[in-house]
Amino acid sequence: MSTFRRRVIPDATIARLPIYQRCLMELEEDGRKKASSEQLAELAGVNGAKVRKDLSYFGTYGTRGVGYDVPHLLHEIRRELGMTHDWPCVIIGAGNLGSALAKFGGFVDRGFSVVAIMDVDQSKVGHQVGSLTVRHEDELPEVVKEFDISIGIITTTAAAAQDVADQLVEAGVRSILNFAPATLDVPYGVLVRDVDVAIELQILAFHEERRALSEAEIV
Amino acid sequence: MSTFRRRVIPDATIARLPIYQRCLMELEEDGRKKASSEQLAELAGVNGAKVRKDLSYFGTYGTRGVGYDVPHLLHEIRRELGMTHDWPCVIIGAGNLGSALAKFGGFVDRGFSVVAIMDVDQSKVGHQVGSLTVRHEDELPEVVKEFDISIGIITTTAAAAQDVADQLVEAGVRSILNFAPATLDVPYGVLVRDVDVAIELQILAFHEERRALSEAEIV
DNA sequence: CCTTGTGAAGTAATTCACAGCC
DNA sequence: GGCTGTGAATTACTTCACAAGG
Repeated sequence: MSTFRRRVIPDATIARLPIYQRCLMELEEDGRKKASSEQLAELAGVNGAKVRKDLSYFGTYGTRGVGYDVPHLLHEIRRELGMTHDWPCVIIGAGNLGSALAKFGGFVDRGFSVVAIMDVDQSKVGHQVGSLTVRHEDELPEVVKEFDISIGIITTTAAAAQDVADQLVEAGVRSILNFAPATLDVPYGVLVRDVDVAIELQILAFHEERRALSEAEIV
Repeated sequence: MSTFRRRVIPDATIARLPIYQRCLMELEEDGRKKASSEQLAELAGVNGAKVRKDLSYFGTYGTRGVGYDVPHLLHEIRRELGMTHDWPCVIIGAGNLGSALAKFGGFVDRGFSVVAIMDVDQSKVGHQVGSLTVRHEDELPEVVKEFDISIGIITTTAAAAQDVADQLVEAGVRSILNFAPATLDVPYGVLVRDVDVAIELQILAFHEERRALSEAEIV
C-alpha cells in the first residue's frame, strides 16, 4: 500500500474554492474557454497570486503563457469539493429561517438538497414547507438512515441548539451548519460551521462606529 | 490637536467580540458577577490566552487574581461594538430569505432593527412582511434619509446584487451585508460582509469528501 | 496563591518576484 | 512575450510562558 500523504490544504484556501467554482460557472455560461489567474482573481475579488497558489495545492491545472482551461478547472474543483454527487441535508427547526432555507431552491444546483425538515414543536409537525412535510425531531435517527444524510442544518433557538447537535452526532452526522447563536460543543471529528447574522451585523457596526469616531476627531 | 492613534485591532479579534458579548450576556443572565479568561474562553469555544489578548487591545478591564467584572466588561464591549445605540437596517429583496430576516426578531435585542424592506418587483410592493410593508426599491434614497440607515442587507438574486449595491452606495450606505452569491464591487471605504450558505455547505462537503476518501484508503 | 497582561516564539496566510515553460 | 507555479519574504494571527499585581 502506498504511503501517499494527501497534501494539507490551508483552511483559507478551502474557503475560497467555492468562490472560484462560482466564478468559473459564470465564465462557462458566458462561453469563455480560457481564463488567466488575474481574470479569475478579478471575478473572485482577490489577487492573482492567491488564485495561483490556491490552485497549485491541488495540481498543475494551468498552462504557462495561456491560463486555465475553464471547463477542465471547473471539473477539478467540483471533484475536490465533492460536487460530483448530491448531498442530502436535514434542517432542524421549522421556524422562519428553517422554512425559508427549505423553500429556497438555490442550493440544489450547487449539489445540496434539503430532504427533510423537523421540529420539536408538535404543533408544527405535519405542516407543509414547500414540498416537504415537517416531521418530529425524534425521528432524526430514522431520517438520517433513510436518506443517508451527512449534513445537518440547525435553525432552532440558541437554547435548543446544543441538544439538537447532540442528537445529530448521535445519529451519525459529522457535519453541522449552525444558524443558532450558540457555541456548540461536539466531539472530535465533527465539524461545525457557524452562520451568525447578528455577528456579521455587529462587525459592520463596529466599523461604522469607528468611522463615526474618527470623523468626529478630524473636526 | 492630539495625534492619538487609535490602536489597530486585528480583524480576527473584531470578529470574536460579538461572541464574547453573547457569552457575557449569558453569564449576566445567570447572575454571575465575575469570570476568568478561562471561563469566558470555555463558553466562547476558544482558549484563555486569546481572550486575554483580544480584550487587551481595548484596555485593561480585568483584575489580576480575580478575573473580569461581567457587567463592566459587557458594557465596554457593547460600547466598542457600537451597541449603545440602535442600528436601523434596510433589506432589499423581499423573497423567502429577506422576508424571513425581516420577520425574525432576533436582531432587535442585539441592537439592530429592520425598518424597511424593499423590492424591484412591483407585484411584491405593498405586501405585508411582519409589521412592514414592502416598498419599491426606487425609494431607497428617501428611505435611507428618512431612517438614517447605515446598514443595507442584500437578499436579492446574484444577478441583481451589484445593481442594488450601487444604489445603496449612491444613497450613502457604507456597510453592506450581502446574502447574494456574488462578489460585489464597491468603492474604497464601503465595507461588504458576505453570508453565503452554499459556500458553508461546500466547505462541509469538502471535508466530508476527504473523510470518505481517507477511510476508503485505510481499507 | 491566582489570574491578568504582554513580550517573545511559533504558525498560518498572503504577497513578492522570478525561473521555467508554452 | 505572457502566464503559471513556487520558493522566499512578509505580514497576520495564535500560543507560550512568565513577570507583575491583586
